[in-house]
Amino acid sequence: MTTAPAEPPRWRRLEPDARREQILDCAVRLFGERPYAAVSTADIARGAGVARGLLNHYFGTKRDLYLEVVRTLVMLPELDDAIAATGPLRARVQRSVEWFLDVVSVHARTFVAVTGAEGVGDDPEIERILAAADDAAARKVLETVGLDADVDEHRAVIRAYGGLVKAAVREWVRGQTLTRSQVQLLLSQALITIVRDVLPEMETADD
Amino acid sequence: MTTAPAEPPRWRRLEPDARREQILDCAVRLFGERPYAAVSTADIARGAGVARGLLNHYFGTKRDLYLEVVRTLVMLPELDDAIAATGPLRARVQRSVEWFLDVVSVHARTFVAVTGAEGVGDDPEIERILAAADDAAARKVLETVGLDADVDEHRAVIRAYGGLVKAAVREWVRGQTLTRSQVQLLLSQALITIVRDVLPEMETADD
DNA sequence: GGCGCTGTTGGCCGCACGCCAATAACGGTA
DNA sequence: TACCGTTATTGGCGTGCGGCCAACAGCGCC
Repeated sequence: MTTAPAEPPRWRRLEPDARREQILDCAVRLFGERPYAAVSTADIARGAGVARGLLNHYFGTKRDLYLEVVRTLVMLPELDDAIAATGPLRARVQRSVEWFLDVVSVHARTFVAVTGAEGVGDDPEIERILAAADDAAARKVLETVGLDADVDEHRAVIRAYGGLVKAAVREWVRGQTLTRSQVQLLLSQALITIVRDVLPEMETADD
Repeated sequence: MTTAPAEPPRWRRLEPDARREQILDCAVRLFGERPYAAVSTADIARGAGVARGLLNHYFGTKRDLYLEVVRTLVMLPELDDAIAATGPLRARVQRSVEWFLDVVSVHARTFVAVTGAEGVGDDPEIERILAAADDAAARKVLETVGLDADVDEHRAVIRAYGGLVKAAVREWVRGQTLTRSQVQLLLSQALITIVRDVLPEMETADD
């Protein structure tokens, strides 16, 4: 008997990890360009070329997938050791700010999207993720300027400084209202002031 | 003929403005305590004691109502004239920071909710509203410290400073990781540095 | 070449939202 | 006081999205 013309399989079977990452990549792209509500799970599934139900299988709910995306996006590369704490304060600060702006300028759009405020309604889960990322960044900054990263109040101040960093980068990347070197100036001066004039006074300012 | 026992009306008819505000109040409350997606129009309608369809009648879509809420929340009371630009820089700065923290501490939770980052996905509409509010705040700050509020780059720097302010307030209100006086110290020092060391150098740092 | 494991599909179900015609509260008028 | 027009308000319908699950099929193994 003649064998029927071999039809190629309608879809390929992938390793769970591979499929998972494929979906995640597509989700990162879409959530990066549109707000949460404007991205449907159908969009993501279509973009990844899979059935909608598969998203639930791998990530649970749409929100869970979203959280995974945020986790992925807030990762910053390791601080280069060349920036290590050597030389006078001003030089160290300027080098690390410069390094940071280099890093950011690569993922500029994505970075701005992640740190952007969507508005009212603080989601505790998202909050936690961003807070963790901010805290990690704060530790790096404190190490760079040669301070103990285990003092809670110091990290809190530097996390607040992170708010300045994000807002300044937004002005630079988004609106072109500040140039890179103006941002550099602002962030350096602010950090120097914090290290020299604010952190030493922390215990004095009641507790 | 005997009149039937007068039944009280099943609902009262209100002036459009009154009804509108009533719904808006309820929406502000709910959006303040839960993220956007976790608040259904049914919740808001039930909270306000009206039919769900009335929300659409007054505000259009759920998103439109949400935008109205954001607009409402980002309004800051007028800067008290008593803070006007008198006395040395340090004193003016400290007074205005103090005034600001007083104002914020009243609506603390709401303020934090509004300025909170929901995460990925920048909504251009929301972005615009928050940007406008930030810019207005920047103008007030510049006036308080006695500078021209019409210099674009200066306002951009102060808007970035606003990022520091919000983050610092979050540390104070949310996590109790900083005390009010520590926040006061941080914000005052930072603003003084900006006014003294950053703004004058803005044109120098290329353009 | 059959057989089982499991990655993948497709469709069902419930829910939330936008829309619209019908309804009823309230002020004015005779 | 009884009626009437205006319009604020309701209630239900249609649509689209997201979670779930049972059946299906790609792929490795005996």
